[in-house]
Amino acid sequence: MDRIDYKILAALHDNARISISEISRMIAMSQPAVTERLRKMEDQGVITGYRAELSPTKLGKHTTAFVLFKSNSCKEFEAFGEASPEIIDLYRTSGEYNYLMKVVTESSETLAAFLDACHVFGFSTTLVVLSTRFEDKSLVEGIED
Amino acid sequence: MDRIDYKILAALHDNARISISEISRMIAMSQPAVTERLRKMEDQGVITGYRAELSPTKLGKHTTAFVLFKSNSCKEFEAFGEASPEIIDLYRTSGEYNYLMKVVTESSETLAAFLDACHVFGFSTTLVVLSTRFEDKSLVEGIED
DNA sequence: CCTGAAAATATATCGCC
DNA sequence: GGCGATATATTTTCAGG
Repeated sequence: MDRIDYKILAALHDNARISISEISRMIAMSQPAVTERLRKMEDQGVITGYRAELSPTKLGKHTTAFVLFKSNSCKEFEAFGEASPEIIDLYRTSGEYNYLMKVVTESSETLAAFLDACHVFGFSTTLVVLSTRFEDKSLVEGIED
Repeated sequence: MDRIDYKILAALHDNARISISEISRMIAMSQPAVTERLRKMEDQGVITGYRAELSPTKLGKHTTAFVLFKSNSCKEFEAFGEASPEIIDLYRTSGEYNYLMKVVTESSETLAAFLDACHVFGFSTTLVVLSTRFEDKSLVEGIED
């Protein structure tokens, strides 16, 4: 993992569908060399996947919320969580609550219905997202030459 | 936006570097037709980008936390937020706190230093992530044939 | 580890239905 | 909207430093 690897990661974080040839031009290295470095980073698990980012709004999902949750039937709650399409992210956390989840629903009504379903497993505090300032800032610094 | 479009989105959410030819084989449609549908969804903003997902741990970032923040100097705080590489996501929220951010740092020590820097702008409650059950579940259902 | 060249794939751009 | 055919790019593979 040297500076060249970080540049490759930065390019792919910015646009995961960029061609390897284009990266190779950007960093002035042959295309097979970039391919090989990339393959190694994938094998090592530095890169965990490539995802298209979709607009919730354009897909009819107009409400995003973070739900803090306290459950004492963790196993059941986690099974419920995996089966719930509304839950996009699920984390175990320290503090008064033991879970935090990001929830995306069509409307505040469907959010309320989802929360009702959750309350079989424990209790919650909900923070509704009013606006997203930014998301998915890169973990790798834009290293300049 | 019909079922075919959803299948294309599902494929790209699962693997953003899949070739269009491979998608066209999966859904039994010609490659130019898939290319055209994809171009339209990009133009309409249904797809907002393509991102490589990186492993924080493999990049030396061992601490993830969600920080609830209350600030009454919002403008200054947001400028600080954009300039802080530790803040991966930043949201405005309803409730007692007006911001929620996802923060990724090398260690709990660097998290503490970051929180100290934040406290110029307001006060915070921090939930440290103990483990990630899942992240980035697809917004589009895996529609079966 | 890297480069360079050649073979195999993939994508962009047609004209046509 | 979608298809097939073709031209251009890209990726894979591999011999050689």
